[in-house]
Amino acid sequence: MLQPATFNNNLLEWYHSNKRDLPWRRTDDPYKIWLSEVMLQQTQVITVIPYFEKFITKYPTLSDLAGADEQSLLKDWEGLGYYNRIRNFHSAIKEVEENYGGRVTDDPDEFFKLKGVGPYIGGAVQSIAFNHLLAAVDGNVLRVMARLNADARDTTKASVQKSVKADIESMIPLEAGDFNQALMELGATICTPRTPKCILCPVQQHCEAFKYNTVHDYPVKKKKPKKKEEYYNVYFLQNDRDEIYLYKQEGDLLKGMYELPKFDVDTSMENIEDALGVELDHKKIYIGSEKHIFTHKVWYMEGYLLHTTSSNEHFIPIGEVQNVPMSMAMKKIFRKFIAEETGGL
DNA sequence: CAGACGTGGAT
DNA sequence: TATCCAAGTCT
Repeated sequence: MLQPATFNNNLLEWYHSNKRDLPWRRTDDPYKIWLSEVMLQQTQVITVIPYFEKFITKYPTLSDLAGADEQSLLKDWEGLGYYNRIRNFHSAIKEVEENYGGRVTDDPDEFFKLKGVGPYIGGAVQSIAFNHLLAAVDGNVLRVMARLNADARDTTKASVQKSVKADIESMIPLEAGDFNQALMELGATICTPRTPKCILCPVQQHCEAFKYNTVHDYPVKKKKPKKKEEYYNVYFLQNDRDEIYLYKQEGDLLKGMYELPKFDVDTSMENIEDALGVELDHKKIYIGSEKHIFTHKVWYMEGYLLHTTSSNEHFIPIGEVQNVPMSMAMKKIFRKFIAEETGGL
């Protein structure tokens, strides 16, 4: 087992002498710290920085974000992915504004009840902003701890993550926020997945895996299932007023984002007309194809241009498309349409 | 618990 | 090309 006192001192000393100047480390505002943690879920620091800067400029206080409308927030979040994060955060922030007087609670039990607050966010925010002695267990920490303890349990299991969280909380020092960040930073910069820099590791002497030269055996993770492939025809329905058909996605995937109408490749024109409530010239012009890879599925899209004389509430002027939130998947295929419009004359 | 949920980068 | 990974949470 680890010798907590020495380990903690070595880790914290390393952290303070190598501390990176990240934007969210310049504030003690719990709202901003919380926002940064939401953005950092499954997302690298380098990706988050510009989004974080944009958000704290546009929504400098909790009340500003509470008062924003969801569509604007989604537009600002566009490209960051996992869009439910901002919808859940907005919901939680509105709850704080209405039921907690706009102050982020420093009561962990209350905080954990808020939407989008799980074991990681709860521990991170409550330790960094309020110095509660709670762990913040992310992918970095799971990897670091698995190697330190030569722990061969499957780290993808929630039960194992819970156990690791408890282990850390049994040895966490009073500087809990710094300690959590130090553990994550160690994983992100030294104890990396592929070629860890053990030679530079401040806690090498405490590492069981290093001792037995088995660092590469950890962490143990269950393999991910293969992505499912989906094939769609994506349609640009353009009418005589230079409007195109666009609708707000209501399913779980990309909820709230706008989408061009897409159908399984074998869907008939008649069925498409019925589904969209439009009449179409049945002559379609091929625009191009795109592939988009999600975490769990792959879209293969074929884009077609179709003319229509119809118009309904789903048609918006082409020039206004840039104002609505759209997924990267749709933007990719949309660019081909724009290229056809401007370059094909 | 297993699967859903974005996007971009590294190997 | 295929796979993994990144400051995870929800259902």
